Amino acid sequence: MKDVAAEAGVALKTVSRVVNNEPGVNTATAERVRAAIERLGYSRNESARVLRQGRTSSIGLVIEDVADPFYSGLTRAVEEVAIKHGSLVLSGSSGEDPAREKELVLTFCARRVDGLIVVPAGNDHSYLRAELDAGTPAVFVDRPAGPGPEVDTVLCDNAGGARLAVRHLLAHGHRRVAFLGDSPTIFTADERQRGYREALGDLVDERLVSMAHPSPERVRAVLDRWLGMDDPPTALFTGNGRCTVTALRALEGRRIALVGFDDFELADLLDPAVTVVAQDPAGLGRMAAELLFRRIAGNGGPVERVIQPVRLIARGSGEIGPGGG
Amino acid sequence: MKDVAAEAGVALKTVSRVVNNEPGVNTATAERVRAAIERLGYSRNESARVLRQGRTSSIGLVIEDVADPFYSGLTRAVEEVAIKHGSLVLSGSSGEDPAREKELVLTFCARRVDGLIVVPAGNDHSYLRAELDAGTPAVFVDRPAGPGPEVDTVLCDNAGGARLAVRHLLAHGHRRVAFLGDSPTIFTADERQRGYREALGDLVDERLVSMAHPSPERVRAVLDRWLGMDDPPTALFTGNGRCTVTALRALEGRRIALVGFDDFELADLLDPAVTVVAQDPAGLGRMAAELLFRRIAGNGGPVERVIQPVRLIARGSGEIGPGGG
DNA sequence: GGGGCGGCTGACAACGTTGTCAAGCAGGCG
DNA sequence: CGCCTGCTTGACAACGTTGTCAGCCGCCCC
Repeated sequence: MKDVAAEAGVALKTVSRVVNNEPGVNTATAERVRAAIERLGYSRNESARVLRQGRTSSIGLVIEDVADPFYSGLTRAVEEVAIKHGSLVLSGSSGEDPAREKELVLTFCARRVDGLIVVPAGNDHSYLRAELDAGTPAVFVDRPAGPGPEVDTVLCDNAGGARLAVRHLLAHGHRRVAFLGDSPTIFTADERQRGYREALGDLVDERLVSMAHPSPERVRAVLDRWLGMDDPPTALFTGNGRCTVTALRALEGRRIALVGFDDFELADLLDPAVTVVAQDPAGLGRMAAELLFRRIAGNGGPVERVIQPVRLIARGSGEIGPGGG
Repeated sequence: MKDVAAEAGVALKTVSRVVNNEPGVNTATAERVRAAIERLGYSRNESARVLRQGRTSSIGLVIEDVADPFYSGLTRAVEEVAIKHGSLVLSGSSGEDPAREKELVLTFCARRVDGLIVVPAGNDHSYLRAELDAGTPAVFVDRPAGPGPEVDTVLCDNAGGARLAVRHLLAHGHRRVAFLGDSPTIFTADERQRGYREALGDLVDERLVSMAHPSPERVRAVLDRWLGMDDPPTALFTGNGRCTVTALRALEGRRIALVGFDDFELADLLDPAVTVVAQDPAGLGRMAAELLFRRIAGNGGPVERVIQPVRLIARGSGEIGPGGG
């Protein structure tokens, strides 16, 4: 900028004014400055600007894994909203590791992001206290924060969706519905289990509830056990996209009613097409980002907790009867 | 940092030394400083550090769309490598819009990223010249840069993969193989078309080549036209994941041999399971990131162009004969 | 005792920008 | 003519950090 000023024969400050489109610069002068900028290929150093102004125009996004379509859809939506607000997105995948989550958040904070959107991996967010007090707003999405800090949260109706799924199966005549969920330490998995139990009531059979990380081996073993029982389940409710897909592979065509939580691409092309409870990852991301930018803009209202609705999409697999027909 | 210095009763510079683990600080002093840091909840302002040192420890990643599994896989791999090098990733989706690509790149440059990884949307990258000259290295991935700047590039073997696919179909007795590709302005689409033509030679029938953005309507129309011909194609080669999936939907179960470029989740569960030419998005991302960090570290060797191999995965749809059997 | 050396500490400038304040200048008006 | 006003411009400090250099102190060796 110094060089530009020299080139154009004006003061530093005048260049600054031109670069920032501040009013009160003579048109001819501004033109001369712009020409100099062009000639020298100058571009403003954002770090210095940030240092001076304290605003980075960037937000941090911590998710579980960008490569998971659920989170990549969410990420894209956050990006869109950020662009609209002139912000950039710094993102990182925690891989379900609380230590890595914390590390990412603190790294983002050291870079003075204007705000944070976090899909928490861990359950202890006391480390956020200092940052929140320092005025960096945060929004939690998909899962709530651990006890302690009060922050805005955007969730989907996990328990309600699970009830929807199970009631759908009950309505089709099933009485023995198994639940294959992810590890119960994950909030969403636990909530869906809760909804499952609520809807099923007395019909719950503990032998038909399995919750752990859905590795292909484990899922295969569980399904084999269930289907080999004297009174096998006639329907299956899978607790997330990964569980659903892994179960479909492990079933190897064995015909059983199935409803999965989370929609996924090609669910409609499988045979039978897969009935799902669909949530809207982009909607979650959009909502979280909009909440965050409202906070950044200075909205000091009470902490918000948004629950997004889910909907059941009947495609075939959930409409199979207990007899397999 | 000033406050910490006051709290600990030392000079600013000493705090800086402690924060950076520089040698030559008395253990007792360092401990006092660390205690003060803890008490005040201090965290270093990275912007100031960047301003002083010129290194941001962050790289910029411009892709087409994070929500596309191909690019999200690539993104995740870039992230992993960046972490290993202590860097953060700033990312943005261009949405196949050259103007947006340029905007993202220039925004990243203004933030003084240490380097860039770009999946180009446009064909004119003259705007990069200034940044490259200024010493910001760039690596292009998936598609090469437009004429002008010489930059490292990581591609997959598009034409070779297409030849592989077509030869596979020829080997199964097909003589009329149609090509459904994305817009020929997209480098990868054009290369795959080239491979298709090379492998098919005299058997190419221009009526069986269709290239444009694969909207469901268009794909449906094209397929209806082809399958209604007097001498319809007996096999279909689709030019990318989006084309394959859209074609599968539009086929609505009509049985025809099919090989698709790009692997996709659940390809193995469809009926018939889909034969594909698979590339490795994570491998592309990893390679590009490693190349970039070598440049950032000062590698001044000649411009590199890496071509990654692809492989054919036979699953069923590509092994259907001309008669449909 | 004096000189030199090594370990530790601090003062100060600099990075590139922007906010504050004041100055220069022309024109209108009393 | 002198004053006021509004437009344009510039000088300077400040943001928080780090590199440079100098200073202080205690110790060893001649």
